[in-house]
Amino acid sequence: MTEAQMDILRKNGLSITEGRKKILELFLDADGALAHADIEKNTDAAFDRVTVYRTLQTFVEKGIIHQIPTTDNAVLYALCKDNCAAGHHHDEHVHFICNHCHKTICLDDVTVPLVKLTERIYTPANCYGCKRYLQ
Amino acid sequence: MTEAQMDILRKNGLSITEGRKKILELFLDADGALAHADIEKNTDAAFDRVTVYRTLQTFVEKGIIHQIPTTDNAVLYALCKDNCAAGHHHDEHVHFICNHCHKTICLDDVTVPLVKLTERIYTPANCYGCKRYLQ
DNA sequence: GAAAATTTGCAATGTTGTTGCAAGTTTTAT
DNA sequence: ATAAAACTTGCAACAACATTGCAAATTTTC
Repeated sequence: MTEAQMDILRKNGLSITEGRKKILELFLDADGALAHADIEKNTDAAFDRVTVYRTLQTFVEKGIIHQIPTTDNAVLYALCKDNCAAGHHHDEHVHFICNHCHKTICLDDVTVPLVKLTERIYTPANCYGCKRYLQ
Repeated sequence: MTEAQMDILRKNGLSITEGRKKILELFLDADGALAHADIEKNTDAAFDRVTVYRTLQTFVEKGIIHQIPTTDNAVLYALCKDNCAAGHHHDEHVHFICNHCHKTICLDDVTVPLVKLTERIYTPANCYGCKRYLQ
């Protein structure tokens, strides 16, 4: 792991530990998104399952990686392309999932079109039933 | 439940049972998407948890409902707008999630833009590593 | 209305994710 | 360089969610 890569951890105020270095490296080397299980497989059980969960959680909070929901009950994780500010992800892109191998790839340039308001949606943020909560 | 609604089950080659009628009715009445937990709540535990799982699975297979992934590891389900052929969903639309109440609504008219081929994607169906599996 | 086919419920089991706390590691400050 | 403070990890226990096999019950077919 290079100094530049460790800086990703430093800049986010994270201690540099073996686990975080290894897991960040996996993401930097990965072509697609990774599941918790992929990470366990690729670390030869060097780290506790709980540590992997907590590391992923921390990386998400810091904006280093983002979550990708799937229909098969296994959230995937992938590097944020730009440096997402802590707690302020801006990764409104689309994900491609291969029909054959199910590899999941961020299509950072493909974003979701703007949404037209309907009687069910009040703004791009709240549904009609909730409009009273808007300021 | 009307005859027309029961026809949805008949047309899909499903036996008409109390559980299926009740769960289908819930979807027909629902404004947004439903989670497994929502269904259990709204049936007063009249059906076994396993039955609910199996009914949802059957409905997905038959194209009556489709799955909506979420980042909090709780797959949601919603009615397919058009009659999706069994095993051939055509629900490539976007889902709106309310910031406040988290109600999830299908935006059937908002679809994802076409994907440009890149060195990682071979067709809209397979990734580059898998192109050898294409016919 | 009886036989065949399908569906359900129960019990057991598997998988995935979370929490508290003591021990270990990293960072900070001297 | 080193000790104290801050943070991270692993373990064990637990909780939530999901799946499977099989016998009993229901639905459909004839």
